[in-house]
Amino acid sequence: MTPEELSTAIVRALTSLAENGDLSLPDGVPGSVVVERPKNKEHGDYATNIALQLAKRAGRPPREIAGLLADRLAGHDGIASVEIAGPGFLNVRVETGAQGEVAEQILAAGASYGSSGLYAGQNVNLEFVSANPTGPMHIGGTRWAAVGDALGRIFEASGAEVTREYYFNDHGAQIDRFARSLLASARGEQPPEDGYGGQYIVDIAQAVIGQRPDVLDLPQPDAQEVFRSLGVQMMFDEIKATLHEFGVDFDVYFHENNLHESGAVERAIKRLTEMGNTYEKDGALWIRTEKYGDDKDRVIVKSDGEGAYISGDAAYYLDKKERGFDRCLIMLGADHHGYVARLMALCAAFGDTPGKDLEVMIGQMVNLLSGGQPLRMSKRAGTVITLEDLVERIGVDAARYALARFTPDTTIDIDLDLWAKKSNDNPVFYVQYAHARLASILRNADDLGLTPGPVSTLLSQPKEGDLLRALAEFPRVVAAAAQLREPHRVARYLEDTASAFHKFYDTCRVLPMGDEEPAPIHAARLTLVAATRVVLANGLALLGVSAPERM
RNA sequence: GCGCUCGUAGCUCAACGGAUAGAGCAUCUGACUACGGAUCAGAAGGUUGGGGGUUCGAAUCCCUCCGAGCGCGCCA
Repeated sequence: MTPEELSTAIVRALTSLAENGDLSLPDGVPGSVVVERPKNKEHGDYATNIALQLAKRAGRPPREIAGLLADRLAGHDGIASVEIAGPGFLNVRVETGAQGEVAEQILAAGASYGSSGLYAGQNVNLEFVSANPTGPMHIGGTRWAAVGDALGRIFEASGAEVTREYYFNDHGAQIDRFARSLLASARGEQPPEDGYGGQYIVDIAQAVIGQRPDVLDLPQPDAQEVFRSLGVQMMFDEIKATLHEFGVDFDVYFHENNLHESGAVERAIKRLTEMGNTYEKDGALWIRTEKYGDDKDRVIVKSDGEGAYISGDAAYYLDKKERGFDRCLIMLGADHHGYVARLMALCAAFGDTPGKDLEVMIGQMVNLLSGGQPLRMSKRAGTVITLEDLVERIGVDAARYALARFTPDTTIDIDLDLWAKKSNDNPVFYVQYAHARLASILRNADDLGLTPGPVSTLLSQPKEGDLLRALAEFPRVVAAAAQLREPHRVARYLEDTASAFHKFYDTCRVLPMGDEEPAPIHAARLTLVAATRVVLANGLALLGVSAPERM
C-alpha cells in the first residue's frame, strides 16, 4: 500500500460517511488527504491529521471523526491496524507484505519513477544566473546555477514544459566600463577608476588584439567599440562554456540589447501608458510601481530620452508573457532583493497577478571557507571567487550537491575542505557511495546468475520495511520539491534513503553466502537493492549529480 | 533612518501549523576471516535569540525588542 492509495482510501471513507449522513461536511469532501510518514515509528507506518483538520468544519470533536474513519479503514485491504492517537491523529499500520510490491513497481517504472503529472501541460519559464558579461561567473550566481537547474529538472519530472533562460545584460553603462577597462589594459594603462580589474581583463584584451591586430591603431571610439563587441562576446562564450562544464545549459540566452534595438521597449512602455500606469515628471517618464506595492514610483525613460534599466525588464516581461508561459520564475541573488517589489509591480502593471504569473525567488549569499577561514583570493578575477575556482577545488558533483543541498532562503557556509573529502563526512560521497555499493551488489549477483525476483511478503525485516517506506516516499518528495520550489528536499531525502539502505545492508545479507543455495529471499532482496539503486540514481539525476557505478 | 531575508545542539544544517525539535561533523563507547568498513550500533549534546499574542497544537503565523547579512540612483 502506497501513501497515495491510503489517501484515496481515506477520501472514499469520508465520502461514504458524508453520504450516509454520519458526518456533515458543509464544504464537501477534500479531494485528497495528506498522509505523512511519521518521524516516530510508534506512530505507525503512515499518519494523517485529517480529523483535526475537519473538526471545525464538521462541528465535531476531532477524536470522534477519527473514530468514524478508523472504523471504515480497519477492514481495508492491506491495512493491519488503525489507531487514534493524541488529539485526533490516525496512525495506520500496513500489513507486512503489503508494502513490498512498491519495489517491483519501482523496477518496472525505472527512470520514470518519481515523476508525476503535477504540472502537466504547463509551460514554465525559469530565469536564473543572468550574470553580467563583465567578468567570470562569481559564486553568487553559481548557487542559482545549481539550484535553478535542479528546479528545472524537478519541474520536468513533474510534467512541466521548462524553458531555462539567461538574461544577458549587454546594454548600458557597465558594458562601457568593461570596454574601457579592456582598452586601457591593451594600452598597458591602469584600469579606469570605475572599471574592472583582474587577470581576465588582461587575457581578454590580449585575445581581442589577437583577433584584431589593428585595433590599437583605430581612433578611440572605434577601438573601444571593437573591445566592447568582441570582449562581451568572449566573456559570454566563456560563461556559457563554464556553465556547460557545470552541467547547466540554457534554452534561451536573451539579449537585453535586442529589446532596445527591436522596439520592444517602446512597445512595452506604450502598453503601460495605455493602461494608465505611466506619467511624466521632471522631464522623465515614470511608471506607477508604488500603486502596485513598490516603495515608490520609478523612472522608466530618463530625461535624456534613454530607457532606464527597468524599461528592459518591462519589455522582457512582456515578451515572456507573449510567448505564452503559464508561470515565470525569476531567481535572484540576495544583493538584488531590493528589485523584487519592482518586478512584481511591473507584473501587476501589465494586468497580471504577482505570485501567480510571476514569482521572484531570492537566494541568500554563499560563503566559501577553507581552513576555517573565508576564501578570498581568486586567480582569475582577483577578488571574487568564481565558479571555476569552486569546481577546481571540489569538482562538479560536490559543487552542485553542496549548493543544492540547502534551502536558498538562508546564507550558507561551504567548507571546501569538507566537500573535497572522500569520506562520509561529505554528504555527496555518502549518497554516491551507497549507489556504488548497490551497483556492486548487482554486479556480483549478475556473476552468480541471480536476477531480481518476486517480493511477495518476504521482506518482513524491520530494516527492509524502513527502506521500502523510504523508497515509496520518493514521488511525494519530488512533488513537494516542485511545489515549494525547494530542490534541497531531494538531497536530504537521498541522504535519508542512503542511510536506510546502509542500515538494511548491515543487517540483511542480500546474496547467498559461500555454497548456500539461492532462495526466494535472495531474489526478493535483490529486487529491493535494484529498486533502491533506481531511486538514488533518479534522485541524483534531479540534482544534476552523477550516480557512479564504481568509486 | 526605511525595507527585504535570516537567527534551531560546540560546528554545518533539517523539520508543508502536528505527536518526545532531527541528521551529519566534532567528543565518548562499541562492531570487520564473506555482498565495497567510504559502513553500522550506542552515549552525550536544546528555554528553536528574548518577550508577548493567535490555536486543540507554534521553530513555523502576528506584534515587539535584540543581533546578523543584504539593499535603498533619472546606475545596470
